[in-house]
Amino acid sequence: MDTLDDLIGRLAPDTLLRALAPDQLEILLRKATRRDLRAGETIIAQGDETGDFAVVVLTGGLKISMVSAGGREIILNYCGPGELVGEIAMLDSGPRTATVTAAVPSSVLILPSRTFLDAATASPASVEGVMRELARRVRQLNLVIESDRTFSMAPRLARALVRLVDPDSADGRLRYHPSQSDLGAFAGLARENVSRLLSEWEAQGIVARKGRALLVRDHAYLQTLAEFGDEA
Amino acid sequence: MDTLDDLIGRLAPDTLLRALAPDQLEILLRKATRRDLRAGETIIAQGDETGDFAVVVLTGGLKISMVSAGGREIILNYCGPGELVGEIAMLDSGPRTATVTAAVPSSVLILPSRTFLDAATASPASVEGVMRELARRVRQLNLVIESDRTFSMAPRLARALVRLVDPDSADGRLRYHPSQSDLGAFAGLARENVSRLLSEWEAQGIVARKGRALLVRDHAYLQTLAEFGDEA
DNA sequence: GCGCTAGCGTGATGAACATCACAGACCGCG
DNA sequence: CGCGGTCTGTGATGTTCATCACGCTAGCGC
Repeated sequence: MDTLDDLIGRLAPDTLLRALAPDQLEILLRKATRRDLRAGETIIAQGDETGDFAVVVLTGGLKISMVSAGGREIILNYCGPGELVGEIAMLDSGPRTATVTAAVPSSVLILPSRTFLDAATASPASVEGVMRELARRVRQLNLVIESDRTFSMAPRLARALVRLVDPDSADGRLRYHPSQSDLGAFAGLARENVSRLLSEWEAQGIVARKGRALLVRDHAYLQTLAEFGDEA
Repeated sequence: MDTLDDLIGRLAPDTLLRALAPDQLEILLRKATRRDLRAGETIIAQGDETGDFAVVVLTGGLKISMVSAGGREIILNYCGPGELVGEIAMLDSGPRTATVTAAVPSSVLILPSRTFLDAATASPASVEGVMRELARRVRQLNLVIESDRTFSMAPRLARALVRLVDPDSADGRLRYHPSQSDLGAFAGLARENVSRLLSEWEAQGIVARKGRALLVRDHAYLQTLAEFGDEA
């Protein structure tokens, strides 16, 4: 079980779990049950009524997506080791609004909602931590809405790429290898335009290609594009 | 102080305050200080670093807006009596990301963050209530993002109107009387197109005009448009 | 009354982007 | 090796919407 201690050591920075006191976190994680997923396997399906658990990624990566009214797939996020997924339905016990599938072979922990709530309410520090973290999420989403409204294609794709770079990799490798269609569904634009933009950026040395894989060369450029749009 | 009891009686349904136990709520509200605002007066400014209080609307209405990277105004929400505003920065003690001004002459209560947190952490029921309410907010925002991405003008304007109708009014009056420019900033489209759409809808009997004021005649139509888009 | 301003209606133009169509390129698998 | 699938590049076309440009109206102060 030393993967568990590993996990606690490098929990993702922006996750709800970080808000819990360390001792409670450890108890919580030891109570959870482990599960392995094949690539493409679904663990949460949009529309499920019984959303009484959340999922912690141990290894691999999950894709969170939903199908829009028009029938198009929208990818909301990719989650890697140390991140918590499905906590919204767990907290408000509503139906699942998105589907979660394994992007690559993965192993996860299943956290029943009661277990999580017990840990979260155990001390005032944990309570305030969880509330703070939830508030941060709301803040983040507000920014996304604002940028979605006003940004054009390029900044949106830039934001998608920035969210996908592997922070541990020096040469700007991505954490996953999405197809251009996936990138489009993630950034909210058509597959053809992903292709056109990437070619352009490759010519300018902003991204590079190594076989299938995409490398982000000029992270700073993409970052400012993602943050301020192309009018800045 | 009977306005206070009034307020407690008809708190807005989707507000964080609802999550608190009634006795704590009353204590909390009695500790808050009251303030009156003239129309157009600003109570919270985007960029303020000391976001250590939230605001409860007693009478009137507040407009929550921000300025986008391109310099355009974006109206995020209108809040009426019984609603809580500014709770995000209060909870995560980050900077203010939006500006709050009085849309009409209003009176509000100022809730210091410490006061709110004490009430929220007082009992496990309150804690779970607040978490549930925050989670609901996140869920709501995810839906907004999804629809913003895929919806065209008409559904977006429909959603704006649905959010503005006065639930207490039988004839579909709005809670405020926004100009077409404001409606555009709220729904994310150009003023001219607001004009065109409203004319079209008026011809179809979906909305009506009484002087300046707008009346929503076919609420159900707008509702389904807002929810499923124009492909349904 | 007269001007003055904020808000409205509506056509013409253009930019941004989705969609369509098709031609390679790559890759596993028999 | 060849063959079918999925992924990719790139032009042509069309839609959707913002933008520009203007004239109109309705208050409102004087």
